[in-house]
Amino acid sequence: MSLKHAILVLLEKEPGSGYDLVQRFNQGIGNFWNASHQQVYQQLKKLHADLEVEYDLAPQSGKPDRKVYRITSSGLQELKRWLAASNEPAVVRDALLIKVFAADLADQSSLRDEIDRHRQLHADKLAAHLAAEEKYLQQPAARQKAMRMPYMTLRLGIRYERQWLEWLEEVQALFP
Amino acid sequence: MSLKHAILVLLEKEPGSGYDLVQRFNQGIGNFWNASHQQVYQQLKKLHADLEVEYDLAPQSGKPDRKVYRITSSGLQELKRWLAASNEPAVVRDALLIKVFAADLADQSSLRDEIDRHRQLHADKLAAHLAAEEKYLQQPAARQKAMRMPYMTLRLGIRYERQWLEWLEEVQALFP
DNA sequence: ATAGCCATGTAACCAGTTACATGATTGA
DNA sequence: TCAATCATGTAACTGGTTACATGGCTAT
Repeated sequence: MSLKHAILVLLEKEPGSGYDLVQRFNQGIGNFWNASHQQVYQQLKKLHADLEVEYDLAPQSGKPDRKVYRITSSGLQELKRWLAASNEPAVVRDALLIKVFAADLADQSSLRDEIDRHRQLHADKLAAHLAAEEKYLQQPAARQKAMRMPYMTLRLGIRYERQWLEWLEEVQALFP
Repeated sequence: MSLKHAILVLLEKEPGSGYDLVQRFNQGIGNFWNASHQQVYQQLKKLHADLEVEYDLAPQSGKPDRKVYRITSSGLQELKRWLAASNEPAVVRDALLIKVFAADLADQSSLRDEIDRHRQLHADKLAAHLAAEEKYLQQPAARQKAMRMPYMTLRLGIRYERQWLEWLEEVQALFP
């Protein structure tokens, strides 16, 4: 039930089309919440029906018209209500953990490969996060201060990837 | 699509009823995959229809009969196939991150409380994991060796909770 | 008394994924 | 010529949550 609120947050920061939102989900905010274009368009439709967003049509030639959405006052009210409510932490559900748990049943070399593939994926993501951090840290102090809380979500992403990476290395070292 | 495989793994280790499986999901394996009783019963029904599990009725007095499920050879085959396939890492989707990202819009004191509440939840879970680790480490070497890979999933749980805890403390320290 | 455990399930709903669909423009 | 980017959407399905339903036994 939070994709809705993630979209409202993004639109509050800056109006945009469904397409724009998908781009933004694939950047900064995407490391802790992401969504496919199908899901975004469906949510926007619902949000519009609930009067929590509205849009202007921006006609284009040769392409479908852009619908540039912005948050309404009732959308902002709903967002603030949600921000003040409480949510339970997400539960971890990663298929690789089932495989490691049942390592004795698995074909050893495919599991080894799968672990290594994940190690690589997490290493790549960590590198990308560190590059983004570098970029943030090179901005002037005032700008840094303004973006401090969004930066903190990147910090979590860095910790998260690092922890997976270290763990996967630990597993590789012990793997039979 | 992995609850099915988590159940097959558990049944391969030891046959049991839906109720038993729910208990097991709330223990060891539950820190990286969990499921409500409703979901477990529904999955068992499907697995039974697909001939991947079978059961014996254990009649009881005053209670509904227990259906004691075990994995079939075709279930084991399917499990092995899945273990050899590859899966993408899970994406992080935690509502608290949206709230921190949009901290400027939120009511400051409720957000502060929510962050503190999460800190407490993660601290509790970490403590529980560390106690489970202690218990594991007190077992004889042979038993430890046999349970090494399941133990590794606990190690991830420990890392995971510790990382959240440290991050939440970092956020608290910086919070306006 | 009343809460908690044992033991099963169904139904409705919401969230997220996969597949399908269209079509112009731009750069390699 | 082929892939990528821009730009929108619908439909079907799967996975997960919430609500509803039953009922005996045991310990405080």
